[in-house]
Amino acid sequence: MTAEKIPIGAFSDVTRLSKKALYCYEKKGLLVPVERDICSGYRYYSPAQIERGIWIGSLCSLGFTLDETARILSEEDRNSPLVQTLLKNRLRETRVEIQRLSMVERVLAADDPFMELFTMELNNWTKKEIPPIRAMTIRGKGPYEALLTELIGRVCAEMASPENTRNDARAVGPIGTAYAGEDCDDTGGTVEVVLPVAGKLTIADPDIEVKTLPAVTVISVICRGPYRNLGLAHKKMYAYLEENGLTCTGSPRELYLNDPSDTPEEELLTEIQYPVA
Amino acid sequence: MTAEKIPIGAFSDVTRLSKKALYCYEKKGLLVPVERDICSGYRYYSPAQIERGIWIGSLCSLGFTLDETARILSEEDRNSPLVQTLLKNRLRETRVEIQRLSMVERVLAADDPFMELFTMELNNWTKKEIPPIRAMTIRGKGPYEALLTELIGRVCAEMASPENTRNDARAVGPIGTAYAGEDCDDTGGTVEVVLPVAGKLTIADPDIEVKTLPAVTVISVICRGPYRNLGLAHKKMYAYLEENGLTCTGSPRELYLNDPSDTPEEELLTEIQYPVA
DNA sequence: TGTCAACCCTCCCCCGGGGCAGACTGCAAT
DNA sequence: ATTGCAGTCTGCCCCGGGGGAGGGTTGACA
Repeated sequence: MTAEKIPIGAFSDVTRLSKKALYCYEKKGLLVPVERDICSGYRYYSPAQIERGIWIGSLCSLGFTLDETARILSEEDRNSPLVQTLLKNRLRETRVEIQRLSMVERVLAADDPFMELFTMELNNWTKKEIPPIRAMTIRGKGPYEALLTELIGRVCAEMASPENTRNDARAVGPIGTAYAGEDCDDTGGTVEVVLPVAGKLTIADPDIEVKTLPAVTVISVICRGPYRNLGLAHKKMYAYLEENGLTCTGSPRELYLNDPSDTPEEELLTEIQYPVA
Repeated sequence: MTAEKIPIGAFSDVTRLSKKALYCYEKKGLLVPVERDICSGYRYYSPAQIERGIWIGSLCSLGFTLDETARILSEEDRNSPLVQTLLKNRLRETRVEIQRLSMVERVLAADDPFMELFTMELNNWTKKEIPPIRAMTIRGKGPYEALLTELIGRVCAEMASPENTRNDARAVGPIGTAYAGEDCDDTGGTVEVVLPVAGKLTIADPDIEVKTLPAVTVISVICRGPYRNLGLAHKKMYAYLEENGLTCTGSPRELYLNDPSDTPEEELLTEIQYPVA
């Protein structure tokens, strides 16, 4: 025997849902008070709604959207495939988010967070000898983001052609770009996309060329984090070269060490290489 | 060398900030394009703004609000006390969030996430201020189950009397019990059944008393499941109070949020409250 | 029966953008 | 010069509520 007409404040206390949240759930039809006083506009909930309210709160605290919450609650079988799928997705997303926040924590906890933020792993400067590399290359010019997407797409498509697959041609290194033009600025320019390959290649796309890149010595550094940070890494690289009296003797390169389509942004790895004498 | 007038799309590409974000930053004065074509309304950014853009993006990715980001950027000394404080707070908040998400992950990864959800609900402790409550109360002593059934029955009967119905007296909250006696153990003791009421009451049963319970501060938690499991919840509550150096300053209470006569046992909801200083 | 505090209502702005619609502009090729 | 397309503009609604203003209701107590 409990009160059968529960005003919003009491309902809010017992369910731990704020009034604002309750208004919101009502608007979305997720939890509509059983009664509404026509003249005063007061909302009244029933004791039976407490349970639903608590369910909603719990599901939301797991990070489900209100829409997902509604769908879960409308499903009576809690083991239905729909629910299973939602749970699995939520778990995946949660793990990704934890990953991301862990990176954030690492940066914030560093001695110099800002340094850490931009350079990430920038302290491991290395001088490397790069051997000659046989690679599929294609040049293009334009704003970087769209251009690289396109060129990389074309190279990958070529690589995956039936003919090349049959001939056991394969990529033997990370895909990368060389900023080949004098016209390169911060926004775009002439670039060359490079994919190291091995095996017998057949090329259909007339713009793609297979050639052997000469050996070079580079200063290399690995950046971890979103691609949008690379601009700053390049600036740091310039500064570093100047400080150390080095001259850039060729096209700077970037190698994309993991796949942006299946890696959380914070974990993207890019190797930046500057040829030096 | 570099374009001095960068339209928003190109600027967006290079800084990896979306146009929408750029509009937003402009509105808040965080990153205002150096030039605006009066007649077309087109925005043009300068190359020098790229770095600021990247800073903004980076700080935001650490979870700073735009307001905080603005304050950090306006501070020229990156080690100023203000900045240090913001960093420290961000680190603390990030850790808390990671903690929370780890709990969420644990629940989602469990064999039966929903079951886990409600046992974890036990960790959803809340400190609440309970205002004074006018209530019908009755005391008794004995083994819990039989005793509570009897006392609750008597209180409900009184509430439902013709006299009280006519006078518009009514329950205004869930019925509950307070474990009032020093003699309470796992099986029985002195308890008081409490039903919050409003309106003009007439009491026939001589054992029933209407009084106003004093305001208290309680630690509260909601449990789901059969009443026989509540003992365990109380034990957890004790443990929690001890861990947190709190002392129970009154009678523990249970509020029965839904009706056992029409709710499956597994879905019964009980709020447990422990008064603290 | 009145009074007054506590409660409740609606409306509006805020976060930090995403997504879309409808209209305009700029540049390049014809 | 025209056309076409890509780029840009503004404005509106969405997420999931928090905060607060300004005004009506309830109900306990005197």
